[in-house]
Amino acid sequence: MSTDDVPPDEALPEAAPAGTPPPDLGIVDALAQMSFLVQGALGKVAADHGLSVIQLRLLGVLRDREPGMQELARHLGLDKSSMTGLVTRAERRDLLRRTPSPDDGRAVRVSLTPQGRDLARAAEAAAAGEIRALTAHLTGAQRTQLSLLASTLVARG
Amino acid sequence: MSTDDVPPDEALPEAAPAGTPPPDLGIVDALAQMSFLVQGALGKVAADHGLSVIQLRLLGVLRDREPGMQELARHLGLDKSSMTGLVTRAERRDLLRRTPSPDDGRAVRVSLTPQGRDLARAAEAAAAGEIRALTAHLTGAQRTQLSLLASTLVARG
DNA sequence: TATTGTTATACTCTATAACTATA
DNA sequence: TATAGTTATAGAGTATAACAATA
Repeated sequence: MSTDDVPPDEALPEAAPAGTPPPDLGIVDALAQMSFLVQGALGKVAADHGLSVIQLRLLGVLRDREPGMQELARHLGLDKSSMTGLVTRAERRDLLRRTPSPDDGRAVRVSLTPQGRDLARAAEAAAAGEIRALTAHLTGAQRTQLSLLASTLVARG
Repeated sequence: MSTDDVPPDEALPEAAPAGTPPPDLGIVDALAQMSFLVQGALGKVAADHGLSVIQLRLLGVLRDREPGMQELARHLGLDKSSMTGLVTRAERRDLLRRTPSPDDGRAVRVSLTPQGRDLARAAEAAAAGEIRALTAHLTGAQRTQLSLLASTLVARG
């Protein structure tokens, strides 16, 4: 497979006559390249909003939860010690806050500030726009199919 | 859309009775979550081989090219100054080498060492296996469809 | 002057190990 | 003892700005 390519400025293939199918990359390269494309879009959106992809995901997790550090780390696939810095940097920017847990003297609860919520909302809307733009050249039927297949794959279907 | 989730240890949905379709996440979340899934698989494979995802991509690019630093940076979407460190660290591990360009006294050509080539081959084979495993629960027809749709999307089709 | 590449610098992100405080 | 979280430390990855050497 190719872990390369999907460069930001790939030489575009010649505009194909309508109806000419693209080469099938095979499931491996197709998914790998698509993932780089999507991640690139997310990275661009995050940067436009002064965030990294991981910070964007962090805000996303917090939109409907007030988890502790450990739970947050589990959600993002990080070590708890990595969470400390991530949360501290976001807290320094008033995007979220730590509150002592009422139940457990050791624990904290992490929650969005209004600013963090606004930023999360804006960035996620922009991200949705970018991702939709990636599918702009698909027909409606293709988009529907892709959505369903990707959903199935994500659901471990 | 949700930039969260696809956690490494997501609570699995109940095993659906065969034939029950998964919920359609919509094109945005489906593609976002799929991209995290694929990137997670690539990250795991890279780590298993002592590499990061970007190093894996770097070796991938070099499998059929001997580019200069600038061209490499363009392919990976990085600044040329970022390439210096990336290439230096890989060179220190004997995965690649810099050779002075015969044509241009300012330029270098970056090429894989035999070890780098072996590692690239092994890691990419493993990555292909992991990605295929992600699609293990799709039917053959679904996999074929997904491959074609993703190829179309990647081709800006 | 423009281009190729490196260096200096600063920051984010990440993990491991050791620590504190609470349960 | 076990758990929640932080700190100390080290390293990778990234960008910007300034630089050297060559074209």
